[in-house]
Amino acid sequence: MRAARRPIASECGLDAAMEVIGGKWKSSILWALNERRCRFGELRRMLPGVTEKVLASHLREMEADGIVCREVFDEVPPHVEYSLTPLGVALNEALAALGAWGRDHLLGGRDGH
Amino acid sequence: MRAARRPIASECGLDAAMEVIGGKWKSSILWALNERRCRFGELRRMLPGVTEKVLASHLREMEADGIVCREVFDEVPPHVEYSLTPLGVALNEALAALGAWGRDHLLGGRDGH
DNA sequence: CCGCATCCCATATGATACTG
DNA sequence: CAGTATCATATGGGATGCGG
Repeated sequence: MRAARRPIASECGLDAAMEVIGGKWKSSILWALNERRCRFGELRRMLPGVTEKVLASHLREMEADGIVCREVFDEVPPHVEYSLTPLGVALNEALAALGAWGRDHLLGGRDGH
Repeated sequence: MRAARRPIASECGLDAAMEVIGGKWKSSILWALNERRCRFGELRRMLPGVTEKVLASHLREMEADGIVCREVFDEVPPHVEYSLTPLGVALNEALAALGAWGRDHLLGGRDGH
């Protein structure tokens, strides 16, 4: 069984996963949220180049996919925090192998994650 | 050091890997070639829905990325075979974790890889 | 058989401005 | 602070037809 989420078309687990992380900034968002929960503005500053529209759009999709949790604090000024769900944490662990491959074979010892 | 390939913009290993597998059919091509080398027409039949243009385009990119090997047999009629390089095999192994995540958490016990 | 060339469109992303 | 609205653009991908 799976968490509530938008429909997945693929029959292959890998394709299904690619649907979920298919978005220019999604893997970066996962990485940013992996260590600690963040507010919207923090995320924006951690991802140089992302626009508010795209960031909000990606976060909504990731929430629908059940990998990100959005918590609203009813205060003035507004306060929203994003964090990974257990599903998101598991996804990050699965992505670690891919990140290691890229670092070792593509960046070739350059700095970076 | 890394194999000859097109320039990678990312500084992060994960983003770099996402560049390489960023293409609608690339993970499927990897999967198809994982077991055995294939001819162009075979690949096309194994990936229902892909067009010749896109398949050829993806294969050229993957060749430039050093994950796919293209061998031309100078015969009539033409004969070309595609196979994974050691780099491609390693990539597939890294993708296995992602595929398992998708199968377990997205497909939820449905059939599929 | 393999694949390129051309045209076209849907979608993802970006820039900018505005709001509760 | 945390978005939404609107407009503009780039890119990927699909349809079709031709060529070595």
